[in-house]
Amino acid sequence: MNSSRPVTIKDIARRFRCSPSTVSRALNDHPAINEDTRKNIQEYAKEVGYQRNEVSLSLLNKKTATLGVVVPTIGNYYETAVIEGLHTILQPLGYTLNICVTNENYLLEKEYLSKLLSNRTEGIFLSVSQETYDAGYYEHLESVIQRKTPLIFIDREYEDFETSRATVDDYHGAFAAVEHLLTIGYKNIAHLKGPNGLTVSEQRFKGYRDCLKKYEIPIREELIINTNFKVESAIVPTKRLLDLDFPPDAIFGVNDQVAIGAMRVILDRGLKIPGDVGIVGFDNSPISAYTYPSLTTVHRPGRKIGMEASRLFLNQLNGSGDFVHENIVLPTELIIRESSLRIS
Amino acid sequence: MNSSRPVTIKDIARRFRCSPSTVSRALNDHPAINEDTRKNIQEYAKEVGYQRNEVSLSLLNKKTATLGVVVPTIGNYYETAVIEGLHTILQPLGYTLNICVTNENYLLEKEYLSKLLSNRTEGIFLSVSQETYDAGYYEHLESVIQRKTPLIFIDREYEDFETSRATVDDYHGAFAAVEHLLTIGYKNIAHLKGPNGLTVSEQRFKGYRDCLKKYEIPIREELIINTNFKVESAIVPTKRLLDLDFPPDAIFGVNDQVAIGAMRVILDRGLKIPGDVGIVGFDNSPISAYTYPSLTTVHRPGRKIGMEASRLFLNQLNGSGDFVHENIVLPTELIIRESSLRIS
DNA sequence: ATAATGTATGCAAACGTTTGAAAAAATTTA
DNA sequence: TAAATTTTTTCAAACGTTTGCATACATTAT
Repeated sequence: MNSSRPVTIKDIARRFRCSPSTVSRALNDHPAINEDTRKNIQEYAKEVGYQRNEVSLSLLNKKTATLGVVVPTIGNYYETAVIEGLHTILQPLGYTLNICVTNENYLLEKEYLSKLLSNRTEGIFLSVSQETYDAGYYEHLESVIQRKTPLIFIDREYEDFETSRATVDDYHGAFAAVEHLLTIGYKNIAHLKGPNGLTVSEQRFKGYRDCLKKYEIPIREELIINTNFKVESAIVPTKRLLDLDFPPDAIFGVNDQVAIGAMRVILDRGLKIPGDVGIVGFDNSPISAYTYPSLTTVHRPGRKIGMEASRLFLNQLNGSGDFVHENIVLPTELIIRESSLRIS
Repeated sequence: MNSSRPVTIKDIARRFRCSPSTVSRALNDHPAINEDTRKNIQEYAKEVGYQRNEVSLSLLNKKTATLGVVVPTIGNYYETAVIEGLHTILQPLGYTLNICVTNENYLLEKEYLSKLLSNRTEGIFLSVSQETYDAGYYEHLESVIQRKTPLIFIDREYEDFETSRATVDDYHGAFAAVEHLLTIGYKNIAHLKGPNGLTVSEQRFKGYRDCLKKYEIPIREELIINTNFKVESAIVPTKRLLDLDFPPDAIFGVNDQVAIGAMRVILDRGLKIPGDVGIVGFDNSPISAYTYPSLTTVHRPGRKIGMEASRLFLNQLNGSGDFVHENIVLPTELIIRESSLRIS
């Protein structure tokens, strides 16, 4: 053992031959404490580096001022932005964010939730893992509900689960992206889709599909290929698209990463962007403005999602009696850049 | 108030008209408990969703199984990789990582450290914020030292501070990058530098400078311009470089972001990469392999850093008596891609 | 001098759990 | 049937802090 026991209130009390109550009051500037006593105790406390044991306080007050943020990944710009948004609102209110990364793994998600509850976290922001979603697991959420711990879904959600949600309007974002490509003259639009089952993937896919429908363009199944959101995962699918007898003249990527991967393959084939193939991504990640060519994309307000989710949490906290379930859907914004600007 | 009080051991004890001790032992499969009693209690506990209050246990055992990870940002690939590495080692050992993002802000860093100590965190991984570093603050670390909480520096460090560190050999990475450019035939190499004062910036700069010295190339001050690591911050500096009477024929960026920003400006001017200007970045972020042209870069083993830092922490924990201070420096690797391959 | 006030401090309980030691209950042995 | 043994349960303290209430002491008013 190498860690010296932290100084406690009792230690200080012994030193001054007074009771712990007095020390506690002195440290908290209680008015009923003699000015000299207060000063002496405070000085001594500082000198020996006393630090209040918040664990004991948490136990006493049943308040931990800690919130869990459970997300599948933190590698991408979007998640980071969400966390920043949460932080912006909640940090000033004294909350500590406990960020848990599930790596798209159900078991880890379950374990984190259980741990957060055991640690008496006062609220949980959850973006469910892909595995959880795929398998339709929800039992691990029951205990959160049972304990009436505020639970806010961010981004990914269960369609039929009774909680508050803050999500982005992926559907209309995708719709607008595809519509943009169509109105500018692209006719054969492929979609590099996200993993099946995830709300984000499916909503964007639906936006793509419905937009084509609206413009009475038949959907060619061979133009829709899955990816896993990562840049590498776009390479083979894009090659397959270009090798088709009737290759697409535009590609809508489920996110910027995938779009950037696609661009790379297209340029390698000697094709021009946007001349031969138009590209649109999704996210408006910082890099998208500086790729070559710069990437047309759909802005996804991560920071705002974080801030709205915070608001939902605070509403639940202050809500009288039963929870008020709100469902916030933030709009997206099409950012038009070079990759979709056909020189006509 | 809307949160129903969680079920406690006392509640269960009341229900079974037995003492809390019995319940506690029953739940923990203590051998001295009657088989039936154990079964009944465990069943009931499950039924009512009992969850052990870890806060009280933390207080009792003076163990929280929580570690703080204090980093300036989490937006970039590197930090994410480090966290993943920490996670890989420490999660299986039962530790929870409390990730704190300082946004390069000293006050926030200070507050986080104080909070972590108050919450009796058992160890802290710290990458100091830029502000902290610039101003040379260190008082906020004193209390960590005083409390003998294991403190591991990751990445950024104080030169003269007595703790364990896991860092990347930025110096030789930069040196190798510049040497590569020189041996391939580039003569006028500019450097888009990181913010002053940060170890990362300065080490890479030193690598750049010393390599030029070795090859007896005079250092031109006008070829060294500061950025803030972000892609946007490379735009104006690169323009300035290209506008020089004797513009550089290669640019070494302090990281991939900056290099990508530079590439964009260069391509916009109608110059060829790597024909007219060679580019090397730093980090080997996933995107760097798929930019156009793909980016030569220096691999920075973030995951490994996280794993090594974990090891350092565990060593300190188990270390007898005084701390053992270790200083791990991991090597980098030059990844040669298109942006520096001059067609000769 | 005594009562009434004001000031400063201490006591004890509480938060939820574990655990060594003691006690009680049940069983076996003599 | 009593003693010895085994099994099962309870007691009490501990972790560090806060806080309502009681208490002690000093001061002022009557």
